[in-house]
Amino acid sequence: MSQSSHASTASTLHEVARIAGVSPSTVSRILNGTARVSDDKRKAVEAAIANLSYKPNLLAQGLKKGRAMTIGILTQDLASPFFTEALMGVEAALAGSGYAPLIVSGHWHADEEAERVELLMARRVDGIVILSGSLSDKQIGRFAERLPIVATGRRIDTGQARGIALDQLEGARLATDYLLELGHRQIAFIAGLPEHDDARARLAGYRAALEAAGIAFNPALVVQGNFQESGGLLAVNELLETRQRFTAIFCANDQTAYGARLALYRRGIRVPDDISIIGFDDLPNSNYTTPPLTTVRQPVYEMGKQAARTVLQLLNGETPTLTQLPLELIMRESARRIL
Amino acid sequence: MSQSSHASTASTLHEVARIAGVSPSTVSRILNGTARVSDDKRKAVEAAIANLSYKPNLLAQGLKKGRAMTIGILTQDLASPFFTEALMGVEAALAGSGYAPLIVSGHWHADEEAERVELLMARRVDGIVILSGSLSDKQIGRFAERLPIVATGRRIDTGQARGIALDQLEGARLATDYLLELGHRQIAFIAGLPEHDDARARLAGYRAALEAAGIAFNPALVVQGNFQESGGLLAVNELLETRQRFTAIFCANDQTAYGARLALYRRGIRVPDDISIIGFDDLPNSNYTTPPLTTVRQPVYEMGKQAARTVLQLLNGETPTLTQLPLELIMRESARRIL
DNA sequence: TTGAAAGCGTTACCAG
DNA sequence: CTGGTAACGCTTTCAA
Repeated sequence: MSQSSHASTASTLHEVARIAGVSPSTVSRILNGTARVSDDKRKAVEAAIANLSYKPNLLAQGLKKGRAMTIGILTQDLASPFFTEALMGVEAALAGSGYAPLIVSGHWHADEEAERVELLMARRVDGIVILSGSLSDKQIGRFAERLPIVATGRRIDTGQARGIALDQLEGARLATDYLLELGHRQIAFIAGLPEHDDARARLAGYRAALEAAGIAFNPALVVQGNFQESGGLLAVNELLETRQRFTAIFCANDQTAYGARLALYRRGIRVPDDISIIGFDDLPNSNYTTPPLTTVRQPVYEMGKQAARTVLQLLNGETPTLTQLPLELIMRESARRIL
Repeated sequence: MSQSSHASTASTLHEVARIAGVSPSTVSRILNGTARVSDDKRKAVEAAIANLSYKPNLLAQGLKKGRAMTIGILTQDLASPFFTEALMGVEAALAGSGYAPLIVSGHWHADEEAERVELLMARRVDGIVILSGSLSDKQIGRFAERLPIVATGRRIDTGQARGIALDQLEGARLATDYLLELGHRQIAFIAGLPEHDDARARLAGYRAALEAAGIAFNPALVVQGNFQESGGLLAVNELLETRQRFTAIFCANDQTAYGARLALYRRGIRVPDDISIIGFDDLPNSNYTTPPLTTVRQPVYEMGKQAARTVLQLLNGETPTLTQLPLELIMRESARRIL
């Protein structure tokens, strides 16, 4: 196209060999520790490597070995703290393994997700971690015919595919039970997007807890959110306008809770004095809201870590050991006993 | 090592050629649109590609072409909303360019950062975006001898290296001036980590604004934070314990402001009625704190976008057009006129 | 212990 | 318009 003042080209294994006065094979052997080499040659090679500051071309290596030493990560939303935390876990699990993460995002759109996975495979990643998303189990299964895949938020266990699911229903029950224990009887629920399995499971947990406590489910207390702050804000406004009576709000996730809390603040309704709020996720921020948010902690970091570790195990032909990660109620200050 | 039930191996260009009854060269030409091919052969090849669901091996392609179609991104902290937003900008700029981002993180540690950059180069990325960090301009310059690099938070413009810096001092002045306008005279400042250029520039901006307004700088009103919520919390406690009088707090970043706000909440001090708070960054969350946080918006998304776009331009041998991105005061509800 | 040579999956040059 | 061939940088037999 146009000529750019181009980079000083990187040194190759051949040059190292030439300078050290040995064959390329020998250099390769030293690099990979794949056979014994006499001390003098080793010295010469190491010197050459140092002063050329030679670094093997990972592309060539990957092509030759058939392994690119890369794990593909399909995330949905780089901006969401939830995914971000999972990513950190993945990063931690991969650290020191020799595998580098290749992160792409699918934006919750099945077509885009599939395309991204194809891209990862075209780059010959060795395994893939899928963080939630809208791909069907069937599609994932098909991809897993080619390489190991671990997907979160799913229960699969076929061939080279594994799923790591957290018990959302149980988490929602935990939250609702706690509110019940505190004496609340009219508990509103701001739901997540119904197309998300997680959202439906949380709603189910809320209902289950209510029923177990012998409280009739009141549909007017359930209002649709969108897993975002904006949805929480709107939902509370709606709740207030329809003049429902309630003393607590259970939000389908923390972001929703932030929005709900702001809506209450706008009307001068105090938390937790007038109304209790409880969230779901335990985002890092929830420790610093006013008041700090009582919520259900999802071990997202650990989940990411386990997912990546599992891919690594699959890659080594080991049998992965998947342990169920528990959700946990984090009691802070946004919910309190009803007087 | 151990034998795993291995993946069905991917199809190659040769197989496509064989099935379509043409030579590999022809397939390659069709794939790359690099020469005219007769319609019947094209049809045959396309059919073969479709039913093998063939995808070119990007490793081989990269090796051959010398371009891996990858842009390396060095970030510092995957969990920080600040970096996350920049990443989104990068992602947006890269979308549709054919280049994929390869994200690694350096955790604010120069050695680790350098190592990561080496890793990126070993993978033969075509260009690199460095989001802040502790690398010296000199080091970056050296790296840039090999490939185009755009770094944020720096002013460099040598060879293949470019810097994109936001005017931190100006931003801090904006915030301080605003507080001054609102009638505040005793303005505390919670500083960032002194080893960050940005932190020092913001402190300088604060002092400059004070001086311009003829207000003596009071060192007792400046307390050290750490750019995290915890630092803000501690800093406010310290301020309160030393019994300094102040009516407003300017925090070196939004996270600090969140912590500061919580410290105030804990003591029953109202914001903004008793004390005004102003932050720096405008993180997504700042729209949903109680009260919503008045802050200085850094166009981080745009910065990431511009950084990636610039790398692309450098790669094409175009002359990048860098425009200075302005900081902007976002007036929300955490600061108000003093009575 | 060492080197030569073949090949990983592509692309690009050169004939035809 | 098309096919053969060499080469990208590396690893891995196979001989020596």
